[in-house]
Amino acid sequence: MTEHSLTRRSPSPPGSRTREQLVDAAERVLRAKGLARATTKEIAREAGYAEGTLYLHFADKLDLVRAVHERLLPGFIEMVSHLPERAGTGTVEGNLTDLAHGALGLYRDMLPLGSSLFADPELLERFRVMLAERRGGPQRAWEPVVAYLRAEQALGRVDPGADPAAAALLLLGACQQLVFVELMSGPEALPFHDPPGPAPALAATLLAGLSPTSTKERQ
Amino acid sequence: MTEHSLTRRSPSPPGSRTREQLVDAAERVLRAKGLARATTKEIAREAGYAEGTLYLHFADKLDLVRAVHERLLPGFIEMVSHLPERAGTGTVEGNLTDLAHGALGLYRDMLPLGSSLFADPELLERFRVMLAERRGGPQRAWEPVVAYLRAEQALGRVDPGADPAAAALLLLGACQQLVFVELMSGPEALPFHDPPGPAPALAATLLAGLSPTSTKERQ
Amino acid sequence: MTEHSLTRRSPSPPGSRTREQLVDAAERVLRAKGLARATTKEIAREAGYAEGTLYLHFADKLDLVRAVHERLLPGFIEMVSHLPERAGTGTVEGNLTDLAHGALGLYRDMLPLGSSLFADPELLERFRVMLAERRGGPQRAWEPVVAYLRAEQALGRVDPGADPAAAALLLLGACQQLVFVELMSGPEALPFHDPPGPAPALAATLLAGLSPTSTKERQ
Amino acid sequence: MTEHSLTRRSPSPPGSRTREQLVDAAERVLRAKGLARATTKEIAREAGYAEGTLYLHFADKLDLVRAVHERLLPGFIEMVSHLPERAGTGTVEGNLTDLAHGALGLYRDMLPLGSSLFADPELLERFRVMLAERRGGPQRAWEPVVAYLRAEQALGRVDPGADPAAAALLLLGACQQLVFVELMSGPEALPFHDPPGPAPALAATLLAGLSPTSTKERQ
DNA sequence: GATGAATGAGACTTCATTCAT
DNA sequence: GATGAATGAAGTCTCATTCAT
Repeated sequence: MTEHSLTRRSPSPPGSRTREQLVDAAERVLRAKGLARATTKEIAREAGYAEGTLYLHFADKLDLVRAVHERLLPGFIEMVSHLPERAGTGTVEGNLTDLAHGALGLYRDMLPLGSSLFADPELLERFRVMLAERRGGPQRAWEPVVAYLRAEQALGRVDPGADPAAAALLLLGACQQLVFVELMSGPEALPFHDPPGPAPALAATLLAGLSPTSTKERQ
Repeated sequence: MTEHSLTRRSPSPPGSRTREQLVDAAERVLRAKGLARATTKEIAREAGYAEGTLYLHFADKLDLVRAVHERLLPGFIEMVSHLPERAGTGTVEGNLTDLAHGALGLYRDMLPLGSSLFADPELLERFRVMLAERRGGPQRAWEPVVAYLRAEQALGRVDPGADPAAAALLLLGACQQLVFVELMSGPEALPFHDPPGPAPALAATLLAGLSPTSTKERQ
Repeated sequence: MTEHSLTRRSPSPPGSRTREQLVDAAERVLRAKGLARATTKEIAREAGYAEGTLYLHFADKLDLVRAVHERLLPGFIEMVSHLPERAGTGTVEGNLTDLAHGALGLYRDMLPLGSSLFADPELLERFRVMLAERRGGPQRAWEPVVAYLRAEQALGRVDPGADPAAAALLLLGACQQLVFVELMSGPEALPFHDPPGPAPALAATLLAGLSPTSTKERQ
Repeated sequence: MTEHSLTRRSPSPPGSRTREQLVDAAERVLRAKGLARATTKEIAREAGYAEGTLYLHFADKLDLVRAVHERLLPGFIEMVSHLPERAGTGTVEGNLTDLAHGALGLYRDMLPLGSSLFADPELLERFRVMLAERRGGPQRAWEPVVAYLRAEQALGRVDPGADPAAAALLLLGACQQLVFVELMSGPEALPFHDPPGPAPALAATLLAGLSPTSTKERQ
């Protein structure tokens, strides 16, 4: 006759085997059908479990969807986590090109899922709560980039007067928007779909800036 | 050129008064409740019509939602349409700051609606078809920016070796991502929320670039 | 975008034709299957409507069940409403016998439905709210009986020292309990199932009392 | 007499410790949540056992519920069992007042549970079968009352012409109905909620009867 | 054009019951 | 005896869509 806690919790600890299979299946179905057309019945079938099993491990459907999004966060941060160590190695342009390349791949993978959050305010709210509890959000991806740029500034390979946060935002934002438009309009509608792709151009442009200078070298 | 395409068409010409009221109402409900929770019943009530009226003007619910998204496109392009005329006036930095400022406002307004497209593949597909017919998509926003930068190159206020497309993508992408993260994590989680906002820093950083140069002037 | 009232209301006014058919059907199904086994699907089928129609006229299943119970109240009160007019006519014993007879019939009809209320606290609570709004409950059935006895007291046909409320409760309560046990154990387990039924014995016993008296006449 | 009936039997003998704990828990949950909202999961949790354990001791959920109702019967009969011994002691009115008092308490305790039987015809049927096997039903409560009244008749303290069965039904029925209405409408809606409560008025009225008599003494 | 009651497929969720451990 | 994850049938309710008025 005792009452439960007020905050709804997933009834299953994160490590459960079945739970992971359900999240896997949910992610596959969400990618294939979209949030609006992903049903609990299909997710359960995809996972090889009965529909009721879903509710042994998640409070409701949104809780499962949230768990899918929760799993995406580490990948986001991991991509850039090793960037600071590369300060001083290779060339700055090469490093930023690699970064842009990685970001493009990541956004292609995550943007369709991530954007669906905006279709349901309650889902978005639950996601926000989870972010707040984990102190980790998309903005966390910027930090290693900023750290890298600061290190290069200390090494003299990046202008000490530059704003690393703005630079990180410019480069990663360009990648995200490119993918966003690519997903909306089809890849053929975009510039930079020639072999090297957009990454080198973005890195080069960010490095050189737009101001006219007699002394700066262009390739 | 009489079009008789196979794709289902709205049963009502775009100019109808009732139709516009329905699209208005749909936009309000979509913003308030999100795609997943916007019902035809509520849209009709918000518009002051009966539920059945909706189907006199639109083939189905997705057709109405698509009409909402269709109406967003002009605003997207309008913001940047006058930018090329400003070439040679004011300062390049001021013009790009203004652009970033406008882009931030626009993305704040449109990203929640636009992102919902990814929640439903069929809606996204219909949107793509509409884009293809109108030859206008989000990427069209870049063109005036590119035109402006080319004009400034011709005037000598932007480096002739710079890549205008990459520059446009960097600036607009930064704005979009900033808003994206703002919506996801709350504005307090972001850098640049001090009075001038992010626009000046983005413009300045894009102009100056990151390469260390003895001759370049910093503010 | 306006919010609704906090108290859930039936979405349909009480006079609707469809609504009445649904309440009729619900009562039939509740009587046949019991509250625990009455499904919305069967009620809708019994009424000749689709399942969804039910929710055009009632907030939810309990709202419909409550409407069934609501309709039972008038019958309860009507049975005894003409009793006071009979004061001074016939014999007191005859009038009380008729009352007991009517009460037995009414309880046989209503007790199975009425008792189900106790199976679901939320249904009971909604029923209580409805009673409070209508200022009429089962106890209202006593009032005409009390009024009748008072009138007979004024006429000298009932002892002026008797307690009319207690007498009403004794007679009606005996009828209710008789039906209650009859429903639980089967009618054969009861006394008084010989031709005249229990009504005469109850009326006579109530009138005569239990105290031994030399002067009182017994039949 | 080894019974091997066709009716499904509980797989556990009545004396088991675990079994008693489960019935205890079931009774608590049934009282708190009502038959419609009492789940096997909650009953098991309340008892401190796993859900599956329940099926080691009971054929199914209804069997457990029936066991709860079965346990209520002794209390019913016990209350009145010592009444016949009181014949000739105290006053008849005092004895009947005590009886009414006890009945009120008992009905308050049992009516919510007992009434739920009507919500499920199958449960009611199983209960009836159990009653038939035990030859004990609610009507068994009348027998000691009748025996008591007969004894008082033999002692000359109750009119030899009175109908003991009808009298028992009147008194116990009044108590049951009072509680029934009390549970439905709230206690404040009732008469007799002044300090002595309804018991004395019921006993006095039953004793004195309603007929006007010059010789009978009233208090 | 407008209405809104009716539809009915299908969504999410619950829960009594089973069974391998 | 006890467990509790898994089951899956069945429940309630929603909502895009239709159509007679």
